[in-house]
Amino acid sequence: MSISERVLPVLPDPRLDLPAPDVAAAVAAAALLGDPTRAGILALLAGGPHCVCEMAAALGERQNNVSNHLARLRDAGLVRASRHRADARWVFYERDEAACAAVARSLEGLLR
Amino acid sequence: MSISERVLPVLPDPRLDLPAPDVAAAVAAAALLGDPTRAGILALLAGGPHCVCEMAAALGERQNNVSNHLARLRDAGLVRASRHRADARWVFYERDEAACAAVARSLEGLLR
DNA sequence: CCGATACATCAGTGAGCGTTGAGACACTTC
DNA sequence: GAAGTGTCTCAACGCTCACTGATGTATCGG
Repeated sequence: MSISERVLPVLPDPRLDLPAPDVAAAVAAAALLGDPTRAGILALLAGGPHCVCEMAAALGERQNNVSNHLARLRDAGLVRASRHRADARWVFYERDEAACAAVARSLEGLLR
Repeated sequence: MSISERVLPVLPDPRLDLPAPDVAAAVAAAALLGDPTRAGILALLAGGPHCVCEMAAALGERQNNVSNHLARLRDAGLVRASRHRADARWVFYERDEAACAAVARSLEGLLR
């Protein structure tokens, strides 16, 4: 349960000049996923496109709230919106798989 | 730029009975990584064990603040602590690679 | 044109969380 | 023992952010 002595100095000599790692991108990505509603949206969209009212019903959230979070995900480029051809009142969302993969790589870079 | 019509119904028929996806674990993990200090700690520990004062200096944060975030990471099982043998005042932290891998898989499950 | 529907936007509010400061704890050295 | 060092804990403050309610936009049906 203790850290191997091979990687620790015999006497402590703290290095106070370590460079600060750049984690801004990963933190922004994690903050996006750190909300239940946004994570639920992405999970739902993994199964294909959905309109706003479907996601709101599935998540038990109000439409305007879901719409707010969709705007956040849109600004981050994780989802795309397009109106239905037959009835353009309905806005369907789908994931941008390339952007999601980039986010996954960014987060994996923190934990790898 | 529009969603393929093949996956959309000709007429909108919203499914209001979709099950809510279970994202609790992934959300908790993402919330942990969504803080710059905690993410910086994990990034620093990717290079091997470090004591608290080293990480505080590298991140430009105070020791008690870093200690607070380390407690969060400890409670989540992502890091382990052990005291230095020669001088037990120094507490060195290292990552629990198995737990980090589990978190990575959990997050990847959201984006895959 | 008018009402209804689906969604978007925005100011205001409240709760959660990160930071701070003070103090306590553990350990070493003299 | 006392003083010094590294770390930990915790109440209190402050600020960010998610939720709410109201309103606005776009579209369809009659």
